[in-house]
This record gives sequence, structure tokens and C-alpha cells, in this order.
Amino acid sequence: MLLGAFVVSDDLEGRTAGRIVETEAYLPGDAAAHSYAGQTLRNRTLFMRRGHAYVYFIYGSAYCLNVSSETVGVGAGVLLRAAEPVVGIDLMQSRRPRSVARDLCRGPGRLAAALGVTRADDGLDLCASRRLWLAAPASGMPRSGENARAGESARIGLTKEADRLLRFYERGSPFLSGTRKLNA
DNA sequence: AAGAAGATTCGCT
DNA sequence: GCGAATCTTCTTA
Repeated sequence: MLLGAFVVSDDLEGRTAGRIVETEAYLPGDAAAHSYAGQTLRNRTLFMRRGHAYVYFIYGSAYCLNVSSETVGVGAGVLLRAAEPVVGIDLMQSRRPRSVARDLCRGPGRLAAALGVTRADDGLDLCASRRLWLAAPASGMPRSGENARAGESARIGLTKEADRLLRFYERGSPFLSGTRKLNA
């Protein structure tokens, strides 16, 4: 469960981190998944053991960060769509000068930009890297992303398999990318 | 070698 | 809410 976990990025500019509030799953055999047509140079990291970064560039404008989610050789991943900025908000702001605070990580391309993620991070082990990694909330802290607060909806922006309920989000969060209806 | 599609964003109406 | 921008990757000739 990635909802409620933290994505942390460390680089020469400093540390930034966000609490994940929205994700989308792309499964094996899913016609909308980048892995559907088989492994290529671009998507090879989707086929790594679960927990590795798959970063791609889309529409000439945005990087998107995914976490591979299967065993070696099986292509599948989870796209990080939105987060609540928690650490390094000033740095995020300087990377995205035109965004108001609420929009810094609201959308997959924005999230990657705020964290300074690019294709150079493709293939990192997000459980071991000191550059980019995932962290669970400390035990004893309020739990987020539990069933009671989690919602699911159709995925966003797809032309194939658009109706499958594979988008997951934290109900009530102001940092979601979807429409009012999708976030209900 | 050329062309089309794409897991988006931003600015304008 | 709508449409343009922008460029990488994969497919087809």
C-alpha cells in the first residue's frame, strides 16, 4: 500500500518529500500499461523486481514516476499521481515557481518535477537508494491510506482500459489531481 | 526514414 | 472547460 507512504528525494539541491495521496495501478496483461507490448529499452525497469523506479517522459513536457510492482520479468507498476508536500517545500517551490503550494505535487508530472525526478532516476531501487526512496509512516503515527479513507476510481487520461477501477486516492485530501466526481 | 500516439501541463476563455 | 505545446519512443514503409 503506497497511499500514506512518503516519497523522499535527496540531491545536491537538498531534500524534498511528499506523502502519497493518489496512485494508479498498471497490471500485467493490462492494455493500458507501458509493459503490455513487451520489454523495450524505454520500459525495461518496469520488469525489475518490485520496488524499483520506472521513470518516463511524456507529451514533451513531463516525467512520471512509477514503482515496479512484480517479480523479475513481469511488467507492472504503480504510478505516483499526487502527494502532499511535507519536506523541502521551498525547494519544490523553486523548481515549480508558477505553482501555488497546493499544486506542487498535484499530478504525476508535477510530483516528479517537485521532487527533481528525471529519467536519470530510472531503475533506482526505491528500498535501498539514498537518492530516491519510499518510507512508511513511523509506527505510532496516525495511519493514513487505510481502507476507511481510501477511495478508488477509473484511471485518468487513458485511451485504453479507461474504465477499470485502478486509481486509488485518499478521500478528502486537497492534494488530489482528479475531478470532483472522481474524488468523491 | 517518416509518422503517429501518448499514464500531461499550462494558459486562455 | 478546451486546445495547443512539445518530444520521445515505437511502428510502419
